[in-house]
Amino acid sequence: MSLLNLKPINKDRTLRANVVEQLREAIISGELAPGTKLVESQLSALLGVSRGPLREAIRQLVDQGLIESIPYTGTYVANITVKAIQELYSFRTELEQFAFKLVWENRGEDFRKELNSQLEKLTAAIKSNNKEAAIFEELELHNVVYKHCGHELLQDSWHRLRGRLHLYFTLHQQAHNRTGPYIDAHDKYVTLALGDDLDAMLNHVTEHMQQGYNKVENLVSDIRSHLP
Amino acid sequence: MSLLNLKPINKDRTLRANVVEQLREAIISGELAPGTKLVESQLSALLGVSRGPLREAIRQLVDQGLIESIPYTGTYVANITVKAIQELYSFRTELEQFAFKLVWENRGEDFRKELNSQLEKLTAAIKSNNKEAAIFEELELHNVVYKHCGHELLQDSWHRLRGRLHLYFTLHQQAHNRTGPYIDAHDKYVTLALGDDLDAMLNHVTEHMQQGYNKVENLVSDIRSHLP
DNA sequence: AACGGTATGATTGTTGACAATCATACCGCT
DNA sequence: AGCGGTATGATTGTCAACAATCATACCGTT
Repeated sequence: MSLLNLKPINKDRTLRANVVEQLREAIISGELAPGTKLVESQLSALLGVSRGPLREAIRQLVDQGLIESIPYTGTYVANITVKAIQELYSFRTELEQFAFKLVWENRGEDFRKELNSQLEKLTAAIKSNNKEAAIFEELELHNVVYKHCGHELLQDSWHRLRGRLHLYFTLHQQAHNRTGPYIDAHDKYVTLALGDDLDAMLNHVTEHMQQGYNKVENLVSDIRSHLP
Repeated sequence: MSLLNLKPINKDRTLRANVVEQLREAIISGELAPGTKLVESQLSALLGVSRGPLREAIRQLVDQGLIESIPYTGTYVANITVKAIQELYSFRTELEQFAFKLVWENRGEDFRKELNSQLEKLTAAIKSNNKEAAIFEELELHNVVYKHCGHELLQDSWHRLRGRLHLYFTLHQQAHNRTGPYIDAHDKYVTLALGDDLDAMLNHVTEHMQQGYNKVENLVSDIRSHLP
């Protein structure tokens, strides 16, 4: 049995899990704009689900920072603020540096393969001008690093950020309708990630994040001007 | 109105919030041992609450890592593993170093006061041999740092770890029935935190965490031998 | 005895109805 | 007009009953 490469089956086929997935998708794709009020009765009808599982799903998304809830008043798609963006990027910098420190001595052939393969997918998506895919593949590229750390807590933490990050990317893309100069940046990222200089990589992470931050920095005002 | 020092009122007086609080308290105090199966009908009867809010509370505690849930099968108080402890401590090291980097240039008089006052409380609790209080005050001491960062994401992340950390401390204390040499360690911690050498502080955090880790390292086997 | 299949009981998942709470609009007063 | 108070409608919070799923024990077969 050398082909014992089976993924753990997802037994979580509860309604709640499906609702989480659907809502998450709707939010990070921009379909549900930030600040939108989520009325339980409407949503439950829309999803063909009772309010019970819906509420449980909402609780989960609140913990992921995608939804804000005020008791007896309402639940809203998380609003975007400058501070939230700053925090996300500074925090993410620390997380990713930690990830590289962890993975550095354990980078094997599979790590290298996955990273390169993911870079190709990202490049292809950008070249074909498929913006949604480009966003997804960029996040997947970074995800490779976290996945190979073998650090569940770190991975969970990253997954928590990922949703909001995805949302910011989407909103930025919708506001400017251009993908930006991603390719070169990620070429260097991967090269360094497969190289021998950890410090150089860590510095590049800081720099890489700073670039990303600069891109979405004006998101708040951009959005206000685009969707008045 | 110079005495405008009012805390934001907690409008979250829903049953769900109360249940979260109660369950969290019961778990981190060791009242509900790790691995305990939580049967919804029993719990809801015990708490005098219906299963609806209880289930929502469980969802929240699952996200905090204090409860594990397997669909259609059962929910259990999170089990303790060596890997989980390692991850918690390594992750916490990064978090706290990040916190000090953030707070360093913004340490004001209030920061210093709170830190000292909290150290006194911790010392008092240890000297009076009040073990539960000592654990709480130690966590509160570290909490001061996170609180003054003004970084919500970091604070949320810390709060997520705090519950599990509290649990580990409690179990360690119950297994060995001694508080350990906390005082000196935290004296130095506070001294450095109020000093001028950030690098020294960061190094001490690593060291401090390592000490903490060493203490709870054998928790898994300890527990197995104490509660067979 | 070991294995495969099946019935049973318990537990979780889900639902629709009911109660508590809040935001809005309206009215009267100053 | 501006302010305070009150009724109303909508929405969230909560509950108790029903359905789906799973773990266990039992039984027959090989």
